[in-house]
Amino acid sequence: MPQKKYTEIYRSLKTKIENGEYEFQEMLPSENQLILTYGCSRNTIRRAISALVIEGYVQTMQGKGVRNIFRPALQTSFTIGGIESFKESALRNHQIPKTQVLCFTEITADEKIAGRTGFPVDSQLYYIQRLHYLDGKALILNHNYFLKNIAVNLTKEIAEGSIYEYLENELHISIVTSKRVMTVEKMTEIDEKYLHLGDYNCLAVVSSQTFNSDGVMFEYTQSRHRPDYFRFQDNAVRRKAME
Amino acid sequence: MPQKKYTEIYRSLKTKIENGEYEFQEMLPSENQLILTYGCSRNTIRRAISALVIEGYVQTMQGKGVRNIFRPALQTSFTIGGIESFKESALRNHQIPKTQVLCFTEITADEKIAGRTGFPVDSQLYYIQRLHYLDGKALILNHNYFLKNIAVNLTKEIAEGSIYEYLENELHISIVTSKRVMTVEKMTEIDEKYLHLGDYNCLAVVSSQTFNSDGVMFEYTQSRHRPDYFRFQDNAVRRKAME
DNA sequence: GCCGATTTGTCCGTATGTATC
DNA sequence: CGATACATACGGACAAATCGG
Repeated sequence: MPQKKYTEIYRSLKTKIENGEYEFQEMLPSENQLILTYGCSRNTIRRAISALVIEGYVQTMQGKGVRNIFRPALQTSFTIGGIESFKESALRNHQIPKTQVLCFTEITADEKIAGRTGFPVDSQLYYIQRLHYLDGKALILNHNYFLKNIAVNLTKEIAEGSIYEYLENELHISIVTSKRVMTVEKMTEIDEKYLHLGDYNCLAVVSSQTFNSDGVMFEYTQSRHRPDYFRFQDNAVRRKAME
Repeated sequence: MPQKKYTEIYRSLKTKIENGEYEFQEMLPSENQLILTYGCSRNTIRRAISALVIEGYVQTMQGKGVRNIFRPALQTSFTIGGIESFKESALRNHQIPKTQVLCFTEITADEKIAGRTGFPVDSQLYYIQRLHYLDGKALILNHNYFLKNIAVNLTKEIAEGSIYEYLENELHISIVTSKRVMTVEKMTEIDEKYLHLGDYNCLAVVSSQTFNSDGVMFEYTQSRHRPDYFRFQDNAVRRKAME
């Protein structure tokens, strides 16, 4: 199966930028030149470039051109706008991941849980507590809630590996959208027990709701991060046009 | 000057969704129907819809359609991927903003400052400390660094209002890209003095580098947020195609 | 299980507008 | 002013996924 054309071009330009084939602040070839280089239409080029804009690699300017603003030091740490499992992001950063399952139970959502997670009352759920290690350090404490009738036959053994791999490869569930909220919260007894917080008395919390391709929210997860290792990156673009 | 067509359609659909004209999980009209409704080409419709996808309002599925996944409770709080001044975001959330300038000086970047901010050594900078209030509560302590030769003639009076308004409307600097990093840090004496942190001993820190249309990084800002009022939202989309 | 209709996804070519040099 | 560059918009073609008969 052939790659999508705009993905190929996107990747080609991306690696060129990462390999320093364009200087910081240097202009990329114009759209018309890229059309000749890649043998495609202007729309396809523009689509590849706009993906690079979103990732903070380049900057476009009407009448001028497209400028490389990639800085290796900044870009390495974290993805934006993408969904990534713990295992995936660990491997990408060349770190050794380990996961310990603290608790694996089945519960029914009461009003309190429903209000916090967004599941309807009386939903049948798996509730899993997991501790994630990176290079031997306990960094993230995860509270996962999965809809039982979608994430069927989840087991403790699966949870010790990658739940996402199981959902995608075994159950063929495609994960489509995820809404995340980041906050800072005071530590609880459980946090203190498993994460070594040192002097800190609070931690970074990422709560997320995940939807499958049928539009059903099937996962709610709260990730509690050791603050000294938490780092989240984002590239913003000012859009006069949109607002 | 007329609005851009895809912006009009985007806004029209957005307000319809926010006003509940489509149920949660309901399908929007198909692209072909929207073409008739708005009298435009398919590309234009698709562009408006993809903006809604990015904001987590809808979900598209090949062969099926476009589904409304907007939840009022979640969406209200914060923007993603956009650049917004403190004043703008306060007004959007119907809150009364106030800004107090704690310190307004001119400095030259030594190695320490250069390393932290990303400016070259010996850059001539404005350094400004500002305290932002919302509804009378001190919530954010900002450390701003601006390149003097770009943000020319900045004054304490301007800093008490909106620096961004001055840059855009008076100096006609267009702000294009901004790279942000979120972390959690221990509080300092200054934080403790001006923000009422209660039991918390740390806060949410957003560091950002801002670029103008010439590709020059002219601003570095560190925003230190009171943790109990900090909330950052993000909508992620899993893209098999892109990676 | 197959076929056709519908719907979104990809790609192309062209024309016009607008900003920069 | 003209040439170049990106931005917007149109229309058409085909692919891929979904759904109903």
